[in-house]
Amino acid sequence: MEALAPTAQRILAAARRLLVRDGFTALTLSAIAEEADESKASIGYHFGNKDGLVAALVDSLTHDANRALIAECSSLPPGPARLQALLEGESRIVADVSSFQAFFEVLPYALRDPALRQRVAALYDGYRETVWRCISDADPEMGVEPRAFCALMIAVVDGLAIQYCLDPKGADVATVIGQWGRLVRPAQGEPS
Amino acid sequence: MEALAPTAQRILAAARRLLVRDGFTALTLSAIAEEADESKASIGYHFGNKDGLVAALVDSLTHDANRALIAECSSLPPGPARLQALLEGESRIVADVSSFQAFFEVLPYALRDPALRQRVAALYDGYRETVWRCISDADPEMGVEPRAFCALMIAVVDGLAIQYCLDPKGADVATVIGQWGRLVRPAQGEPS
DNA sequence: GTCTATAAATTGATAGAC
DNA sequence: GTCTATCAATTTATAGAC
Repeated sequence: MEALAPTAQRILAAARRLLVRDGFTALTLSAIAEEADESKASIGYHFGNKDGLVAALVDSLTHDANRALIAECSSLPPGPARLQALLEGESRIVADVSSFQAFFEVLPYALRDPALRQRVAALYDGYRETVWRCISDADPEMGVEPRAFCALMIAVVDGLAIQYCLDPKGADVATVIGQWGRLVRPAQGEPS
Repeated sequence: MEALAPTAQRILAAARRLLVRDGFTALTLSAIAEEADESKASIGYHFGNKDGLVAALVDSLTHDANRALIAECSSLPPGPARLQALLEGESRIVADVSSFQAFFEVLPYALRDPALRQRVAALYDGYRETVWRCISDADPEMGVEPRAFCALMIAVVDGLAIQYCLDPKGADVATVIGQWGRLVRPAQGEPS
């Protein structure tokens, strides 16, 4: 990612700004070239074609999201306090509208391209492991049930983000996460 | 919706098939006209322009989704059995990949258009009320806490659908919903 | 209401100079 | 590596006959 040529990085950053601001359909070679202050031909040179650029863009977006989540909770000592920190981190992530908008903008494209879908699926595996590390004190293999629990944890974040993007004022994220925490906390003693 | 002219209905149905099969970018006037066996000019006549068609398409998609959810649970008597039916219905909804793909295909577009976003947000209000009717025996006003609970219920479905679309074999929907049910059931006595 | 024909703009891609 | 210039293909939209 950071191994890219400086020009390629500028192009990628411009594409990302464009995606957040104007959506996937606005992601044309002309628009990207203008936003990046480079030529259209440069895009072809660095990424092969448009699909190559989009693939790199998806990678960049999803990688950043994962890194943010990891940073959010892995810096705290294990235990109930860490779970609390995880919940608060989730609240913040849900409220980061522009990041989620970019993700939702790119999701249908990723679902349709087999290679991209696999990469994003692998990323979600990473999410689940991150959550697992936030929850379990030890670091054993993640069984079927814990895996399902982590999937649930992430589903709440993504699903709530949809409702929050649709209506930031109507979706009471703090209250919802609060309820979610009350449901989850007692179940943490016996993570069956 | 059903007040549309027959030709307009055919065009809309064709657009929907096209969206599910080939994605939003494949939704061109030429492709729609061919799929619907009508002329491109007809689309302009019935929907004004492409944006008008997309708006009608979003309405059609979201309306159907809501109706499916209502039918799923409102036909059962209230009580714990109804909650169980709701959970099973949610499992089925998550596993309906093509419907969710169409929804995710259209979501970024709906988030960007203020009028559309408002309409989809209103639809989610309807979802929450539907879930509330499935849960509460009586039919009082829905307070802040119940509203948050219903939001959580729906978030689980949407978020789990993302993981299931990404990797149908890796996402163990039954196990996740099972855990979700175990978390939710005890909390149903005191729906604070 | 529905069509054919066409306008006008934009798209992704690349050849070739530097 | 980067650019200008240009390509064929496709896009949305509409004029005008029926």
